[in-house]
Amino acid sequence: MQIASIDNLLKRNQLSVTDSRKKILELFKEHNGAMAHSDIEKKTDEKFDRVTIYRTLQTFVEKGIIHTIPTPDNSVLYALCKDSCSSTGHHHDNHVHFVCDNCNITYCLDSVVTPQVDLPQGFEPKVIDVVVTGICKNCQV
Amino acid sequence: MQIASIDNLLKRNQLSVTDSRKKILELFKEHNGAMAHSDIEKKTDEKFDRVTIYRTLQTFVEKGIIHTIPTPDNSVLYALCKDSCSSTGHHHDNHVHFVCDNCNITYCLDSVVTPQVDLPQGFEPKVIDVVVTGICKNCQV
DNA sequence: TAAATTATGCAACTTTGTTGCAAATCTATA
DNA sequence: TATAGATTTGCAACAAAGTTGCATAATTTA
Repeated sequence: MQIASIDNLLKRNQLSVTDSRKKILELFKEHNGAMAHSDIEKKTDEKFDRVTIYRTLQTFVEKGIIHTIPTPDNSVLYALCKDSCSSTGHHHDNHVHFVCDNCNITYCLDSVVTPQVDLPQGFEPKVIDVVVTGICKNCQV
Repeated sequence: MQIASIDNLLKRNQLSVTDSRKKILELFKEHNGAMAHSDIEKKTDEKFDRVTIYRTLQTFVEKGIIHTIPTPDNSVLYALCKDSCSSTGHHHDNHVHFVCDNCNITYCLDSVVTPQVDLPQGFEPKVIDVVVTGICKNCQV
């Protein structure tokens, strides 16, 4: 993604264009997969305050630029949303996530649609999160 | 569940029968849904050390007595395993979890079988976690 | 370019989770 | 049922993760 395009993404979402936001968005664009808060801290060489990174991630989630991923080990992961994500809260409801046991990369499988789930009488579903754990295409023998 | 039955559950798993373990198991039996570490701390009136509760939960997970649930907000929840759970690591792989937006109770829907997911070429699934968020049967209007 | 708005960094704090170790409790057995 | 040996607990100390208030710095608007 071009620099201009990152600036536009921020402006489109009524966000000031700042160093930390640009850098963190760049990281998401470069990195093929989801990242934890600590990953971002390391990859930015502690150039930004921990608090700034927390607030930036929060802001991005609120705006629907990134989404959180529930993981089997309950760590918090973030990944870029595709254009289809709306900015109204839950953004991780329409695609499946895949966590590789081997390389530990978390993929957003945008092409895989969340399956239907038959719930017992009286349960009204709103959001369905699916996380698949296994071996990814790059780690097959 | 009777007291004797709780004692047996512990003995069956080669665990010493202690106050904290009995009390925590009782809580799980009484409570209709999943609990977080902090819930347990509160419900035991801080009678047991935080560390003891952490270690008890860990032990129970290892023995397959309880299992962890990945939640959309990435907090750690624990729930009792049904008899079908083996004690070999992943215990939350065969049923769907439901989190109620209203009362916040997390249900293990043992009757609902995890749906099949069609993955892209090269992705080998092992465990499929499904968490559904919505309104539960007790909170319908 | 100056005023107004917004974001950042710092300090201090809370919550959550971990580790080592001595004291207490539990289990098995004599 | 008393006791030796094993297991578990509680404490202290720490580490990691996340939050809040506020002054300063950067960005936007006009």
